[in-house]
Amino acid sequence: MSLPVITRFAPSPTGYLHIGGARTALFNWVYAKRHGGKMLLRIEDTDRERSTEPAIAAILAGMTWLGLTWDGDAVSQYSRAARHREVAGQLLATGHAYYCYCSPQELDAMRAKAEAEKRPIRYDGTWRDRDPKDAPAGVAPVIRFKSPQGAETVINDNAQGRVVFANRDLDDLIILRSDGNPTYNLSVVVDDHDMDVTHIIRGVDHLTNAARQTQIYVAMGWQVPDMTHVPLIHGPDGAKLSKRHGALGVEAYRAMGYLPAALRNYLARLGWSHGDAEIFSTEQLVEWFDTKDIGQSAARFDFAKLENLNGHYIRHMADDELVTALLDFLPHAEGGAALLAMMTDTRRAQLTKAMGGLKQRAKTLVELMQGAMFLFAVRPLVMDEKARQIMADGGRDSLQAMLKLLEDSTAWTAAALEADVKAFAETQGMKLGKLAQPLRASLTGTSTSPPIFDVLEVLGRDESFARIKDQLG
RNA sequence: GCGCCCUUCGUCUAUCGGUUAGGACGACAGCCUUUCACGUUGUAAAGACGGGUUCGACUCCCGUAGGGCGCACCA
Repeated sequence: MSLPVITRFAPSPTGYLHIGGARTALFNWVYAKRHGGKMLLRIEDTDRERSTEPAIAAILAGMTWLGLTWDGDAVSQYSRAARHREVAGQLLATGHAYYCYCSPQELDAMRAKAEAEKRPIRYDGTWRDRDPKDAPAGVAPVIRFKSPQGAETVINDNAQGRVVFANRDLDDLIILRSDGNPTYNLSVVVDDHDMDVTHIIRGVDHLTNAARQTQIYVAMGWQVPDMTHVPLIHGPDGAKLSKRHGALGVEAYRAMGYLPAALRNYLARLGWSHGDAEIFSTEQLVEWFDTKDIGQSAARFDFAKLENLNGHYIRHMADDELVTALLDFLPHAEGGAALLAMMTDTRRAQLTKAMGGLKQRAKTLVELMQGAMFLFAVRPLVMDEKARQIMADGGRDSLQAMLKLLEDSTAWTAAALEADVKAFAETQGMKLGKLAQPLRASLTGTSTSPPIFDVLEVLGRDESFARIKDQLG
């Protein structure tokens, strides 16, 4: 009976897709999926000064990486300017708008005066009821919306509840600039209406706009869409997202080694909840999502939790899938290109084999990459400090003896090697860990690397031993 | 300054008048263990403040404080 659900994500291409925008896109996407509807994508590029092509590309790429697909082609809002002008004309014709001949300078003065007198900063309605015949010559007018006076404008918001604005607090906003281009609030209403958008999900920073837009819908006799205003995401320090953390584009999260699925899961839990559910698939999210379960207070972005979640997703991914994910990640990682250049079928096989041990100790793809460095290590290796220490302490013989044992061993599995070496360590009166650790560190050069036996088995013992021998001289 | 919104462990949150206020991350401690991890067990940790309403408030109302958003010929 009800209309098919149509949501939209409408970013302005003045920068990358930041984390708040990504969550808004996620919610719109999930909501559409939940109701078997569509999510449209509209690029709000009416600000010709600040909109850029690279920004559009970054937004599309970010959404694609996150797996948030949109229906149909992305719509350029600017391309619809003629229709916006048409509607402005209708508003003019029906008495819901009027020409205003105030110059920008006059408006600045008006604002400054209001501020000085500590009055609300609003347009004073100078031209609201003035006869256009009084218009000063040579001034290109703007068109202002005639905001209804008296009474109030009510927003029934799924997340924010019933929000009431006194109409006197909403002044006559400009809907068409003096150069004939439409402004945001007009364009949004016209586009959402024309695109048959049924549900608007966006940040609370648009709440006041929602009131102004509602007035335009009413003036045009159009149905006001269902609205949900999502609380904002703050940086770890509680203030707004700064450049150092939250304000990063999603591509930065990609470069930090986060998985799209983990980021989706994390983002969903910021401002939305489903009982005690913490870790859930996107399918479950789609099944559970309801705008009524969105909270009202802003959330801080917590990298520690994202990292934990990401580690969980890495650990639970199949080895071959993880290898694919890692390979896809490499081009976006610092130093990743070099590794990619060294990739061979042999190394790929080794990588897959090592994945079981590697993924247990990696929280991000960056750490996974670092853990796999031993596969790319080139001689001469740098001797680990602990190994040096053990040798200095007189443990040199033990290390060499262990090496001999490994060479002589007929055991070919990590478990068998382990058993042999364990027995050996006891005869030496040394703790196995004390021997194994420096060997591993010398081989891998990292602290997040897998156990020595995994390393030996993956590399093939001959090669490993040769490397270790180089080190022990 | 004006308008709107928000306020439960350090962080994300559950609770929809009656709970020992629950979970997760993080922290700390124990166990597991050849290292690092993983896993596992446990501990500490919260209703901003002040008034109401009510037999009973985290939950409803008012105020205070703090925070956020908006107030462009930006979106």
